[in-house]
Amino acid sequence: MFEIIKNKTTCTNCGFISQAAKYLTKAELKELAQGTVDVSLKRGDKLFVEGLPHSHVIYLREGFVKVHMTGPNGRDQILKFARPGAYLGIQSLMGSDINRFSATALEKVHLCYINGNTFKNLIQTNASFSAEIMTSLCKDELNYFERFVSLQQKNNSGKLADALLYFAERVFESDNFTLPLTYVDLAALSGTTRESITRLMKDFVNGGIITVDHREIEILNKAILKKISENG
Amino acid sequence: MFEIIKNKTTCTNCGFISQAAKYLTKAELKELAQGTVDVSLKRGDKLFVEGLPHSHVIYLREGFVKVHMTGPNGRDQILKFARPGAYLGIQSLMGSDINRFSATALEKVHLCYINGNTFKNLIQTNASFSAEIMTSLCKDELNYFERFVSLQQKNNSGKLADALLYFAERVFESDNFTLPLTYVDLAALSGTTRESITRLMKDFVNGGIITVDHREIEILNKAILKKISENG
DNA sequence: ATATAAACGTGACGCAGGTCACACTTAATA
DNA sequence: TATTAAGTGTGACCTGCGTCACGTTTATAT
Repeated sequence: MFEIIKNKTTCTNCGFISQAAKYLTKAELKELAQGTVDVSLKRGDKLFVEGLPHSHVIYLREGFVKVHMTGPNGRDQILKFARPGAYLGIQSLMGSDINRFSATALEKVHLCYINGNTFKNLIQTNASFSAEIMTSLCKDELNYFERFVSLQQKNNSGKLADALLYFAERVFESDNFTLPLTYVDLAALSGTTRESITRLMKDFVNGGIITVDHREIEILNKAILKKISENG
Repeated sequence: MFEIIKNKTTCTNCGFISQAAKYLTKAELKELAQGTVDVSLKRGDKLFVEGLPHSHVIYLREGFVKVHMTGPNGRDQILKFARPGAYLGIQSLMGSDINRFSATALEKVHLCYINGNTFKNLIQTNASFSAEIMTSLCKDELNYFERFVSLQQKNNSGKLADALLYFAERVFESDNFTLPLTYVDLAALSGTTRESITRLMKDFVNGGIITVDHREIEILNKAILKKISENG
């Protein structure tokens, strides 16, 4: 069932305030709090859906989220993942009248739904806040460029190696982690198919590069994985 | 030879001022003019190069520019095109210490090189200017997402059809135009190879969909081209 | 506890498209 | 107008990987 938990918020005393919001005045923080609702969702719940009109920007306080959209052939493609401290949906808010992509929780998440108009107001009045948001948008986009080109040019082994290295180095900072994704997700991330992921994972296991137990992954030979990522 | 033509600029009386710059005060426009150099380049010249430290944001006044980067396998990939009114290099300026992509003129271009610090200053002081820039960044990124997913999922015919339709509908607004790209460029845009482009173009010609004379393209059957784009 | 739906494993098949090699044509430069 | 470089056309080859089909296992819900 659908279970939305609303928490009380006051932004002014937020324990996990964003870099950008640090530039807001007390008055602006109050304004922010007025337009903000604090919510918790569980794995599989959608934060917002592609194609629908948008109303909020989401500040991710806790949890792991996939940002994705449906391609022309109907297959889903993961654009990126979001982690605590990220804002979600800014591009749609500023650049479109509807959501141009979806966001889905991959585990229990704790979110602040910020009213779109409130957010836009702050952008248009506080230049420091705005600049900080812009900086994070730009960094984000630079990552996209890399990913875009990599997915264009690498073969499936390289793409999968990239995905595994991403989780090990960027997300969990450990060679031993629990994949928060299904193989279908992994395929949607890497621009390939579930079947290819299955086969390649088996290859990696047989090659002594990783071990897999359900979703538990351990990277045994990171050097080889990096080599596969590079020339794949 | 290298022939850079510096023109005199004063921003305050610019005949092609950007939407964002309209929000600048007279004083800010003067500051902008101080940090800006007006330059003309010819086809093939690079506006800035991936990997080098950046110093400027470029405002494109006239001409057509490709924005591109080198992939992991050394092949070039076109990220997007820029047309008059666009700012180039903002992502690198705000999100990195070096240029993370290159920009190259595809025809004679007229540019304003804006000092990076000047630009950053304006971003950090004038919220309306900042918001307007952010809006264009967001729109840009949304287009990017579409392209990203399309290139992932379409076959080569679909990708080529997309490219041709892009020029006909977005750039030249005519079914009859001169491609500003080589076939190598078309391949770098579509994420395929020169040879495949050659073969597919021939297919399109044989199918009565287009005619080609050197770089002169005429679209004879746009309906079919759109169908190819959709289910390709 | 049982039903239903996701998620995963695996083999067989086929072809889209990448690679290589070389000839030819057009454009650029001195 | 000669020389070089860049761009294009085309055939032969071959393999990576998508598709289909079906069986099995693991979650999820009632």
